[in-house]
Amino acid sequence: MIDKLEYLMALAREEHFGRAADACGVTQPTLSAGIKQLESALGVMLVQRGSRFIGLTPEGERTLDWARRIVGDSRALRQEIKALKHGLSGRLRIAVIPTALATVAELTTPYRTRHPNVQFTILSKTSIEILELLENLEIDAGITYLDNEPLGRVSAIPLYHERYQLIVAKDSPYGNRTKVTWAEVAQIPLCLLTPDMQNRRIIEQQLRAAGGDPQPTLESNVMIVLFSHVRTGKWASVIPQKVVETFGLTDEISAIPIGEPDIAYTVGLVVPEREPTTPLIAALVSEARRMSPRLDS
Amino acid sequence: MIDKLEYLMALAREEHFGRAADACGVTQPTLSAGIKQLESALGVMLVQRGSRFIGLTPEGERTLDWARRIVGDSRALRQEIKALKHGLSGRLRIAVIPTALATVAELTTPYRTRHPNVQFTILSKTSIEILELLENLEIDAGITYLDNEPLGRVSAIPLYHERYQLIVAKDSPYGNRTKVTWAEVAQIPLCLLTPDMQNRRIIEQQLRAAGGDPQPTLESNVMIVLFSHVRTGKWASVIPQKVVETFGLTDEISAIPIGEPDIAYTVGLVVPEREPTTPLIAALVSEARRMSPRLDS
DNA sequence: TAGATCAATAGATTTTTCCTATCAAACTTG
DNA sequence: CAAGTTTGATAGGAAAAATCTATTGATCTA
Repeated sequence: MIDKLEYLMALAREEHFGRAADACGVTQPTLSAGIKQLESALGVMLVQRGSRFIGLTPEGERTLDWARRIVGDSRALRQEIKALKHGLSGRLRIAVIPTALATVAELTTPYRTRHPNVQFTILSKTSIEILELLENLEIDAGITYLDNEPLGRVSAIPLYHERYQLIVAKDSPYGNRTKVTWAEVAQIPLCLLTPDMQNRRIIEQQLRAAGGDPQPTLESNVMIVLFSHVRTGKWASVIPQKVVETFGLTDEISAIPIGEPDIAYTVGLVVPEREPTTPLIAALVSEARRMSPRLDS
Repeated sequence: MIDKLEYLMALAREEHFGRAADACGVTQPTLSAGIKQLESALGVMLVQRGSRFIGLTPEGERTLDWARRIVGDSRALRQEIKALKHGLSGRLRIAVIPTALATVAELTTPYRTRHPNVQFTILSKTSIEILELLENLEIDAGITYLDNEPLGRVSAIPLYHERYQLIVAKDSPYGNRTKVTWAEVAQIPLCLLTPDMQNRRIIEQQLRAAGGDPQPTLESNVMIVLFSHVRTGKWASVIPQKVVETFGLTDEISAIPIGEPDIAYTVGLVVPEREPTTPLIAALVSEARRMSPRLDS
């Protein structure tokens, strides 16, 4: 029955019988039959029937909710038993917001020394996508903002506070300042992340609050693009301190803390709320707790 | 796979392949094969093999833990869908400590007016048994003491405080008192519950603390036996107020509150910790919450 | 030592699963 | 608007599995 529940999850995710079947490694008729079987076992329609996929029925949505739990638990069972036999091994899938990508290594590196047989998949995703992937059990953990937008049914462990710096050429108007205000930053044409990124929304919010009307000269969904531009000295950007530290600056570039107000959003690890959780995730959480006391940077 | 997990649960409960198979409605070879299949799916031995059942391996115990969750969730799924279709129906299995049996009606009666299609099974069990049955998903809820012995992984809703009364003949030495102390009660030969009952342990504890050495003249595992004896006027007992209220007293019998110390153990509803829970249990919990504000009696 | 108990195994049968091929309906597009 | 495409359902058959009865071998008990 559990595999039928996986069919339902795939169908809800792909919104297409054929693709869902592919994702599950079965043929379309097999998946159709599986769903039908689930429906007859529960005695209700789960999928709105039409010539093509329309959506799940309300009963289907509730079933989906339980399916995620049951499938998640059954995977956790398998993983825990495997860990008891062979020690921690397997693949940990983590999705991360772009501004936090540079910090993942602080988590994965000590993890790996403790558990050398664990492999990692790190994906760059928006905060919205991270929560969706987490819900669908497509990732094991996410790193995202904790206190800005609602998280849903997850456990969160704070990792650090994100602080913002203006990155400009030394010989530009603000190049020699030791501190700038958001109002001042609002006057500068900036390179920013795309609007689907929460970081962009945070920064725009600050700039607007300071009376600006952000019109970014360049936007991208990856930090490396922003950074490679500001590095030329011909562009400016607002970039989290952690990212600046990782990339490093040339002599011609200044990184100036932005104050008034001195904002700091918490970035943290989010994992599915499950008690107990899988061993891979449990180890990640305890790694995160080891890291989080250093909440200054 | 879920049915195989049920096999494991039955085996752990019955400690016998044949009986476990019976309980699952399959033959012994089927259950044996199911367990074996689970073992090969997980890649570990789950059962200590010998000429007869010895026990589960450590991996088997962990698997059993997950099995309870997964099976519980899958039953909850079925029940929730059924409730969406037909309204609340089915059977609610509740196990209750003897001293609380008289109060169950306060919970079931309003429940039934709200949900007439729900049927009830009420079992008299010890507090220990209640927790075991709850863990094994053999009952849906229990009513037991909340604050005396550890409960395990359950949610608890307090229902009322149990207060104790000395029941004696009006013409006996203490018959006309309005209050007695535990020290005084310790001097009287009593009818009490059997030692496997937590109520007996509670009362013995109080009597010992007051310097007594309880030697009950009569013991039973059901309250009705105690009560029918004290009702003759020839015996004495310590009985919770709720029970006395339910049975009612004759004119020749006194019910005297026991003070110094004025003890009151909390009795409450316990249900498996599951979020969300099944609709039948959710309705029971909200009924219990409605009842619990009246925590005086 | 004989009998009883218990779980594993063998063999047979039924049931289920899952594939390929095809169909019918509903969109898309030229 | 007609032809082609997409999409999910259906049919039929082969393979896999589940599960039963009967039996065995090992261990415990009297």
